[in-house]
Amino acid sequence: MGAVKTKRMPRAVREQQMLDAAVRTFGRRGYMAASMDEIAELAGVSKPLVYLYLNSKDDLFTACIRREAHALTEAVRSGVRTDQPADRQLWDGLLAFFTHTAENPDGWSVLHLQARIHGEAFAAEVAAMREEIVAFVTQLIVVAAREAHRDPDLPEREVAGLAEALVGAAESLAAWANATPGVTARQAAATLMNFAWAGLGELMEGRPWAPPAP
Amino acid sequence: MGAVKTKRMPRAVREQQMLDAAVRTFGRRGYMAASMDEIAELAGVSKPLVYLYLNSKDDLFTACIRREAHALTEAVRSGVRTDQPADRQLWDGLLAFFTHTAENPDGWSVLHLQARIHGEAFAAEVAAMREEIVAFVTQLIVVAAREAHRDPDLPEREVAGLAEALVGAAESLAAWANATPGVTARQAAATLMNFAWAGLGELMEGRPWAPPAP
Amino acid sequence: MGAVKTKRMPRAVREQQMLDAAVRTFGRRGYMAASMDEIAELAGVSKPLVYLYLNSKDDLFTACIRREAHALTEAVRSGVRTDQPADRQLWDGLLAFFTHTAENPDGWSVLHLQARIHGEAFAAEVAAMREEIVAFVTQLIVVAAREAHRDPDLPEREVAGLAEALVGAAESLAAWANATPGVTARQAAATLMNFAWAGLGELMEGRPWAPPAP
Amino acid sequence: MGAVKTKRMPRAVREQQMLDAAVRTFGRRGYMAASMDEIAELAGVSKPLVYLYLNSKDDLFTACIRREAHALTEAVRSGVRTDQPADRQLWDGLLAFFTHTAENPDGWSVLHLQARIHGEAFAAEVAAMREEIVAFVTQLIVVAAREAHRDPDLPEREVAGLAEALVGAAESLAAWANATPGVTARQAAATLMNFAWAGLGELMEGRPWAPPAP
DNA sequence: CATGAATGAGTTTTCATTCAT
DNA sequence: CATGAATGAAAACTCATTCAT
Repeated sequence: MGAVKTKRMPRAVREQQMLDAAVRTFGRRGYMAASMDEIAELAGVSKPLVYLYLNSKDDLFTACIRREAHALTEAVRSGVRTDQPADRQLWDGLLAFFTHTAENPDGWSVLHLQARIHGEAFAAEVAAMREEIVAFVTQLIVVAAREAHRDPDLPEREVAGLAEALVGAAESLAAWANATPGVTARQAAATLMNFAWAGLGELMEGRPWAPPAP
Repeated sequence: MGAVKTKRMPRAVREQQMLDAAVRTFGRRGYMAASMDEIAELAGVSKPLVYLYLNSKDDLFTACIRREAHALTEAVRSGVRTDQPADRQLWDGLLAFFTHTAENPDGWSVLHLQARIHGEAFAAEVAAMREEIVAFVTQLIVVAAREAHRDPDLPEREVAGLAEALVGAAESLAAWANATPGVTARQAAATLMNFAWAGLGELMEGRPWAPPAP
Repeated sequence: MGAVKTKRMPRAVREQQMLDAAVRTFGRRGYMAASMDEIAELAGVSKPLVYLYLNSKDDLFTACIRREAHALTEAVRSGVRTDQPADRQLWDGLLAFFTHTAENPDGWSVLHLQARIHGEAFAAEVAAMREEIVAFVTQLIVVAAREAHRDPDLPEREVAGLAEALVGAAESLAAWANATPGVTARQAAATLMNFAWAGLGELMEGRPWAPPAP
Repeated sequence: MGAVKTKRMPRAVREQQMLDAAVRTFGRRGYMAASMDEIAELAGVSKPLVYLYLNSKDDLFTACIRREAHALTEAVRSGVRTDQPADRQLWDGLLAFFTHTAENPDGWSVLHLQARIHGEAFAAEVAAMREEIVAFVTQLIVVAAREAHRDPDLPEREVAGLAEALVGAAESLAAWANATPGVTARQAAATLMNFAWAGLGELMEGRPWAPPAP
């Protein structure tokens, strides 16, 4: 006689189900093409409940970005041990990064593709996370320079550019690895490590490539 | 004093105006959020005329992608002289690339961000252009290895990964340079050149960075 | 005294209201000239609700055709008793037909005029109903021939043509009766019955077919 | 050096070309679905010229109706000789009618299907033609009654109904004959003549009306 | 006369969002 | 809490119609 339908679940659990559904939908369809109807159905709840808990499509998207950004930084952070030498830290961080993005392609799509193209507000959320990672890499570069017994005389903007390039390369490689069958997180990390570390190494030793006169 | 509404223009001119408006709108709002109304208004024409000339939102977007992709590859191509050594070619190409993307941020947004996430058809248009560039870079790496008197014995996937990382880093740096006031195309190119060339140089000399045992 | 906006009705009721409005609008304006706006307003609901329940203009039109076709065949079917002689069956059928079309002029317009000229799919829906009626009439003609102790040696195409003419005459008379004030369903049925059963020739000779007492 | 393009044709000729194109387009697509673009292109002229000569879509449609109605009545009129007996006149008229509608299916579609469902004004144009034909048939019935030495004591409305039924049957049979391969105008006329003149009753008794030798 | 250029007004359709129960 | 009922606002797209040349 009793319908088996509604398992009364605590709010926190329901919210996670909704976010799971939202991340998946936003990641695959894109922000605009994702409909609240689809998200609610995928989450197994009614639409008004989504609004009750998450308030609006914007807020829901923001919540997705925050959760996924937190999960990604947490994955990288917990993959790195700060008592290690700089190259080992970079390697561990890259490995954790590529592993996490490979395991959460929808979340990565939300962060890398969707969030950046739908208004300043969303982009800012991601930018915050990105800056955290760039700061981490920047510091690694400085430490590496010190470890190489070099004066940290690299100009600040130069270091920032290098970190930016490294993170950008990582992001592109993550997309490439996700899309290319047979490329593992480990291989992607090794490729980038080769590219980056050896290049930086040259720099550290004082032989930067010199651009020709304009 | 200035004519507010310039009327009765030849079709070719109007089409370019429409494409200008469309690139700007698509680049800033994204494909889905861009409305044909807004594009038409920005172009200074009525919606029906946009449809008469460009046929549909899809076709309009495709036309934007084609025009911008052509302009970008043309800019890079005409900036490079193939009778130069590999490092010079890469430098010239990067400079042309960063210069063009800095001068056409909306076009770059269309190619880099928007076109990739709205259906296979659009992504394919961009992928064709990107592959052209990746192939160019890949070949440069091989030539550089030869110029360095090294056997071109780098495994193919390794080279592909390196080229991908380089192009990805360039793409990210372009966005960074566009978003960071005071960073010139020349500086972005120099940063990446340092990063890439020195790193590859190390590789060429046979001392790649070795990942630790898992 | 009358509620102007009756709200929150169960779906089944609302759907019938929408179909009522749609039949009326399609019947009077035609399929293409009928706008979903007008239908929604006439039904007293918003357009999105019409789409939520009926899906599209096509589907809405199909639903109208089905409902009206079903209602008409049901009216004729329940007006005829198959244990009666052929002439009585024809009379009863015609009476039911003219009565129903007189009471539902818009539905009749949808079936007779609109549905036939807007694509194979719609026409097929009506053709199915029409063929059912033509088959019924065809069979009546054959039975009548047998009852008159005649060999049923009329060639098949001849009978098909006769049935077609009879049904066509009925359809036209229905429109005529609807458009001519003072013509009752009974009169229309009697006219056609005379025409069909006795023939003009018989009429001339003074032996018209006489309808049974009501 | 001179373009062969524009043959200066007299206005009357151009107008007929436009009407030809319009009848064909209206007949096949329907009034609303027919676009002025398509008509102009089919006529081989520019759209503004259509407006210059025919003024508007409404007026163009009205002109089509008038031309086709005139052609049809003229065909019937010239097929009948009023010095013949009534049955011969009816036969000749039916034959002319079925022949003309078979040879001008688009025109017949305009009159029979399209004009009736797009507003009172158009329907009235057709109604005028139809009444002319109904009047002709009505008179034939009266004459036939007289020829049969019967008092013309049929009530007026009865006669009107009979004529209406006869015309309606003819219209339906025309559509049926157009849609059924292998049915000739002559066969359609014979079927209706049998039906109308002899009646089903007569048929049953074995004395069908016989068409005169061609 | 003839036409390429141009548009106002409307069409179907979708979606985020809100109540009443 | 949970949900079926309901909508305002806007999107893509079309078409009859008009000028300037």
